[in-house]
Amino acid sequence: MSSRRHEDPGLLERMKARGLRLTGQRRVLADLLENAEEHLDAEEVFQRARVADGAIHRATVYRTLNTLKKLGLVDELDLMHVSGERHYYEIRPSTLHIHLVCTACKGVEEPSERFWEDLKRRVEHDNGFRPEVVRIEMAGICKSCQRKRARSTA
Amino acid sequence: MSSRRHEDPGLLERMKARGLRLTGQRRVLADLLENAEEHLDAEEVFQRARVADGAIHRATVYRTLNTLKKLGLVDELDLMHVSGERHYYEIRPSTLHIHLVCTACKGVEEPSERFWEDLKRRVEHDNGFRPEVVRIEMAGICKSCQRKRARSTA
DNA sequence: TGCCTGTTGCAAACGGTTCGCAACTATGGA
DNA sequence: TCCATAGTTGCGAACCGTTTGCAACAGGCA
Repeated sequence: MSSRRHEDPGLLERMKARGLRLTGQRRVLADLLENAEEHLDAEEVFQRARVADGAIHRATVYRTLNTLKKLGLVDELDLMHVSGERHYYEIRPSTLHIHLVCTACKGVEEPSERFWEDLKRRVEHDNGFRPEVVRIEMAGICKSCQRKRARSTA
Repeated sequence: MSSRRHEDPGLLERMKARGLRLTGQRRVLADLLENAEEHLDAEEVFQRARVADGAIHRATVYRTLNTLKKLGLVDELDLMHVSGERHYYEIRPSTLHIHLVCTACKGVEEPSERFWEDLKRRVEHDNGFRPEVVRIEMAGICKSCQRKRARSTA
């Protein structure tokens, strides 16, 4: 989730660059989103934020997530509803989201960017469409669950 | 949206095959979903259903959409929030959704299946992940809007 | 035809999200 | 460093799309 290079600006810097005030609450939220090791929904973001700032209000979380979403710094995802109706938030490292969601173990993989480069070229060539932001979600069976199944039916 | 072949069963047949009762309300909804020429959100589905059956209740629409979603006969999409927060419903012709959403004209294209065949092979080979259901959403600029822009800056 | 169970209409309840407002505070300039 | 100002926050009520409980109704099968 947090795969930023050493050089590129963190979420907080990007927020500042967009003219947002860096309040304590926003520092907490930016830090939390940037270091989340899994996809969080709004309520989870709120719960985690409260650990760092017991007084932070739910409305602040919603407002900030919306602000970030509007600025394109964060994306809202549903991961194909594999785990119910929840909506998840994640920082947008570039313009790319590729999620492979395993319907067996509910795990989420995020493959490399090479993938996307080819795909982009292809769409541009075949369809004349110039993609800027992409979201690819695939639900299926991951490698290790395939192995597990193979073993159990052997 | 409604790209069924002459042979494969329509939504109504698939509903029956899953053991659902074919009530008047469900016929209306199935017909409507199958023949929708654009993506509809729950409220739009309700409004259209009322044209055919003035007495149909909103709750019935929600219940039916949920039932169909659980059976995998219909999918819920957000089209990357290009047009706000609405969630759209569409019948699932197979296991595939590919949408190219133009951020300029808000148009939605759905490219061919060949696309997906290659992609699937590739993911399976490179990542060991076996995809079953796929959703690809790309936001960008469509061919005709690109032309329009080229003209206006010429 | 008649039973059985799934489905519907209705209206109230629900719950996540938003909103209005007063208090607060990050930020830039004096 | 201090101030002015405009962006943010906390609070709680309101909002609104969605769900639910229940009694009436109606498909589907014998």
